[in-house]
Amino acid sequence: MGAGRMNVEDMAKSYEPGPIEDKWYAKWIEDGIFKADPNRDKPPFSIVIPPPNVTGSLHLGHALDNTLQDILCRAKRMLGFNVLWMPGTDHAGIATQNVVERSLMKDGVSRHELGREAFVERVWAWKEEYGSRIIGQLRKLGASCDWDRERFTMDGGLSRAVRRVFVELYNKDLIYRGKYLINWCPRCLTALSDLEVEHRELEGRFYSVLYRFADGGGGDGITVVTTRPETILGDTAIAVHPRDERNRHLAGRRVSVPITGRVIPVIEDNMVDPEFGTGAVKITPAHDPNDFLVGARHGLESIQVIDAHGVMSDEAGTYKGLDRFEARRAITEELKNLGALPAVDGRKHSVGHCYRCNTIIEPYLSEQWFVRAQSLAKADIEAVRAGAIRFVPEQWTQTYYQWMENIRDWCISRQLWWGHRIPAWHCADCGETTVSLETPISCKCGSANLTQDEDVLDTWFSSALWPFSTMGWPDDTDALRVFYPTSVLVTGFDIIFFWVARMIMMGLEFMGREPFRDVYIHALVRDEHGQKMSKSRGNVIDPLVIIDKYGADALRLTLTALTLQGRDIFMSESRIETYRFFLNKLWNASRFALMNLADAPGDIAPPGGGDEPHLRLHDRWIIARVSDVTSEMTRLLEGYFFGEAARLMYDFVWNELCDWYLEMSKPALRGDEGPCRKAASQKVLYHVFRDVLKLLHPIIPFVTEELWEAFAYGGGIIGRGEWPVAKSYAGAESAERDMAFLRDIVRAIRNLRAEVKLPPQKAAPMVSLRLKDPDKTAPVRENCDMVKLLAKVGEIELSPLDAPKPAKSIATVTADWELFFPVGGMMDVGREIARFEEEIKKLDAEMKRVSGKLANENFIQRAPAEVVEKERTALAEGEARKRRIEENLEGLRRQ
RNA sequence: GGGCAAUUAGCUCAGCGGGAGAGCGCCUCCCUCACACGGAGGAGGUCACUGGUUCGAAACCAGUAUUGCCCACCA
Repeated sequence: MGAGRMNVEDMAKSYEPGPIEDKWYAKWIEDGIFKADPNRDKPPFSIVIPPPNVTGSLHLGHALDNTLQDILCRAKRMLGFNVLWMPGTDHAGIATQNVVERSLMKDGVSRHELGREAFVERVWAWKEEYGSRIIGQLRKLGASCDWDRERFTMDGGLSRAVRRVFVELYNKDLIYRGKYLINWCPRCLTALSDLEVEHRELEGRFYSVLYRFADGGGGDGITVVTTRPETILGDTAIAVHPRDERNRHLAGRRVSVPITGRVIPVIEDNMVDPEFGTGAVKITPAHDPNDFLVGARHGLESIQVIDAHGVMSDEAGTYKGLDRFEARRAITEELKNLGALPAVDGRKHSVGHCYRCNTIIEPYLSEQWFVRAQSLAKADIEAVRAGAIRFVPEQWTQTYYQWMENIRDWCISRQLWWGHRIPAWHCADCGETTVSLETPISCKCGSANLTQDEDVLDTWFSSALWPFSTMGWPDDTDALRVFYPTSVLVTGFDIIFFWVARMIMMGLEFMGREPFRDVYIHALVRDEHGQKMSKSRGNVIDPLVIIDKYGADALRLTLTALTLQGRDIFMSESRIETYRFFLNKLWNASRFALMNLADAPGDIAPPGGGDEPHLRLHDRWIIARVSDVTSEMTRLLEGYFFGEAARLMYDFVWNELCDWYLEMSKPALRGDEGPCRKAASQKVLYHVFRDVLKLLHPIIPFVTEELWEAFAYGGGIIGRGEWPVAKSYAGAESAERDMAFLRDIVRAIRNLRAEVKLPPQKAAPMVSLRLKDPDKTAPVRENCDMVKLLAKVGEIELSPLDAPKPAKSIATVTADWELFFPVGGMMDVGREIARFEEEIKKLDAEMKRVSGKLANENFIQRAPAEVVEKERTALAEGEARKRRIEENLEGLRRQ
């Protein structure tokens, strides 16, 4: 009896993921199959997870990203690799601080009332309570991370790495501090890097402002154009281009700023575009990045008229205390009254917004820390150019180069409380700054009057170290030796610059090796209309809801199947349904197999292949196909063709295994063909399912695990089982060819049957199958076999092969064979005549095309011989076919 | 301003030099003892446009148009 195999009566009629998923996940953890061991004697394969924010909740982007990583890890484990998938979370500076601040606000407390130390404690407490939520959600998805190694970007080891990197970069003069104009968020009250600013096209205004001459020379004044009239309070010059014929004569003159009356010079600078506007531009060094540079070149004064909160400062005179946008309206009004506002034009321009809170960014003059990026970027470009790092899909390489080649210094200091405090101490006595691994006791000057820099580091600074900091760096660990560089990084294109580029930067600098060989960039998950999912749009699909409803496997399979290289994924619940149905199909096909294995022995030797006795064509065919699919699947996963891999399995299982093999094996399994055929069929069934479940396991681990157990394949858990081996055999090719032929015949019969409305099952049509060319003998034996098979599966009743051609019949041609279908009075003669006439018309057109082609000498000469041959055969067959149709037509007309 | 991608059936997309494919949707028939979360059949397309390369182009090249995305110190 089917030793250990599950009784089909115990299996639900349709697949219910319910408790199955939790059960298996717990079992996998218990058995420790996700654990990596550096001492294992197997080739290493490693991935570091893109650490989700501790504040995060699993969204579809995570679900996709981690499903793909999980597929790779599970497949590699089965392929015999020593797999490390390193998990963890990111402290997410601003995001987390904002979340905790908001929760404080509910109690009516601000972080300032609480004080820095107490606030940071609150964040840690919050992290303890909620920080593992996303980890739990990743487990629900089935992520096979080595959880014992879970890290957090602010844990002890990683903080040590961060400090070490900062100090070393500082000592190499790759980190510096200075007062510059940076991107400032007036709501978060912190500096932001260029990347953290999101530019959006907004409908804005161009204000033309008249600056009257104040030097007694001739003329009225100079008109300049600005989008930000409120900044004129901080103007310290007007600039023109030195070679601008129109305006050059203005250089050296003096004008007075409207409202303030401040007298400022007209200077020359190359930065001015003589073609733009009036060719003259106002210079506000404290409030515009370009103007800041001009100011520095010309030694201009910087007057800060807007403060950190985006409110007009003391320098703004009567406007002091007004919000920057209120001030804009008020100042515009006053300019108008002064007659200094000749024109206001509407115009689109792009405005920077904070990527965390969407507040409009204010360029702000302040003291910040920077990483000198240009010198580091050279090695980063080289590493990709030399092939040490490869982007998949390749198109991202271009994006990467472009950014790296134009890289600017990275502002790494944030005026936040949550994050890695900058390891720099300022001396109150001499003003010197000491940067050090350990907290210094005294300054170089001997003073003990030291205070640590208030700022923390950009979150992405610690993320940049993730591939090696998580493995124990700066210590020399086994993990680093075995698993660094990691094999592949899987992430979305939205963080190529934020994260991928900076990991490359830090990895090369501190490890001397690239952090990963391949970078697989996947697309964004959007809603079914291609819209970005967002809470405000209300189109968010919550993966956890999906998992509850359909199971993690359905979600994983859907995301995987929709992942085409480089394309965005449009997701909707109805799409998930398609793939859920597949799981059910697999489930029921397995039930069918198990049902038919009930009386088979427990351990079944694998079928031999072509020469195995008692195998029929379809048996040999499915064995060959499993082998093909195995090598194809292996190749696809190797090349990160996830969508293709998922669809390969989907199509194979459904359209080949279920629709053809299982159907055709029914007579033998029923015992209609005797005990030998039954045993042989059971053997094939058993081994086909074994390989299919293995191949599917990386994508849909839960259901395959459950079925693996039901089949009692043994050898432990499927995740540990070996990947199937593609094994072809002599005759595999002909089995596939013959099967294709057989399928054509069956389709032809069904087609006819549907046309004459012969109800299925009620009566099988009488047909005869005859070799077109009686001299040809080669496939006869095989095809007799096939015809018997057809009869067995109830498609046809046979008339003797040598029976005379029925008087009134339809002839359908397939390869070397003709199929005769005696129609009796079963069809609508008029309709059939029309159909034949239509067909002849089509044939004529086709033959005209082909014969035209064959008459073309160029074609004959230059096209490959087999192509020409193919066309010749097509022509000959077409003619023969036409003749036959005409014959039949003749017969029909006589009726 | 620079760059990247896309444009093929009603919808979502494969195909990337030898005469158009899938899934969903639609129509017809069938609750056949694995599965109606199923089975069988069918209808439906100038492959965005214009040139070029080629014996041959949906595919390669150039340009145009439309859409989406990224980058940029567009006062």
